[in-house]
Amino acid sequence: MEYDGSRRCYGAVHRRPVTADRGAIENVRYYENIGIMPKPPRSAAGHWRYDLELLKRLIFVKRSRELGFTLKEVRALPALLDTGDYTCGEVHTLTIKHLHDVREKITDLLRLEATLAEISDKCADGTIPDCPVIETLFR
Amino acid sequence: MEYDGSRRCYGAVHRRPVTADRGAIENVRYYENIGIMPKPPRSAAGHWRYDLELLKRLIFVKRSRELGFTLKEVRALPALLDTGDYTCGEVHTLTIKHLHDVREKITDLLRLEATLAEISDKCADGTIPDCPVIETLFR
DNA sequence: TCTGAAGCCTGTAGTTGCTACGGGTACAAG
DNA sequence: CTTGTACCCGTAGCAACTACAGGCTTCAGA
Repeated sequence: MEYDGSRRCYGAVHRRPVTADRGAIENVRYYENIGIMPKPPRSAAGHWRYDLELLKRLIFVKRSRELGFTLKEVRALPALLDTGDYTCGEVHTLTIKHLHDVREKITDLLRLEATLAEISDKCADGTIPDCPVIETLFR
Repeated sequence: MEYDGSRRCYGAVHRRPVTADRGAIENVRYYENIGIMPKPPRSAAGHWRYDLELLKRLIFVKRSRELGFTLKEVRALPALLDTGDYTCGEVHTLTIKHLHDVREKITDLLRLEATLAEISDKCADGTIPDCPVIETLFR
């Protein structure tokens, strides 16, 4: 596979050998820049040093995003906690509201699914001259 | 209510009396700018003159967007038609792929819904000191 | 110990699909 | 003819990332 003594084969093809999870790193840096994550202490050379505390916080952010909370909400959640004497009422309200949104989105998508399934069934074999999909889109 | 002879009262408050569907207009202009819609002929003063042809095309775009096709796909659909001897096979393929995406999204959201419902149930009355929602987000 | 590839840092620009704003012109009803 | 509304244009902003350029650091293998 080698065609260049001075470089590895794949080195010549992908000039920037992409780091395994470069995207993930850039994502975390983004969180730091917008203040979602605090900037961690740094090594002498400027490399971030994450400790357990920060890691937990990152998991919190990631998990919240997975559950569909916006970054704005993610920002608000710890703030609610920091008030001290909270009873999780606000958190609950937020969650309920969010659940409601999710359910609405599901309803929309189910309707969408039905429509798509219907129109794609109409030309299942792809041999009909007038395309039912396109027909539908004009209505 | 008048405090300025030269202006109507509400004119001073809402300086720009918002046009009913300005957003819609701006949306169409956006489509024109990015080439999704062709720029229609104009009146002497520069106002757009939409004819039936353009209107049909706009409906097509809007409907496609409603069905969740990306603008890139919307751009591709008429191109497939313009090849002339199509059998709607490509359109069908695109639709199927899209249907698949929609179904995946529904699955995700249903899972999400279950999780949200579960954690919000845990603190339904909002009086528990340790917030189950927050607990969950840390895991 | 040296070397070089892999990995990380910073800052900026691009992505998608709009939406909002400012500043200006056109037009139609009264 | 005035005045309120509609529409024009260009640009900037939104969410939430993602990609890239250019340069420095690290560390495993020779």
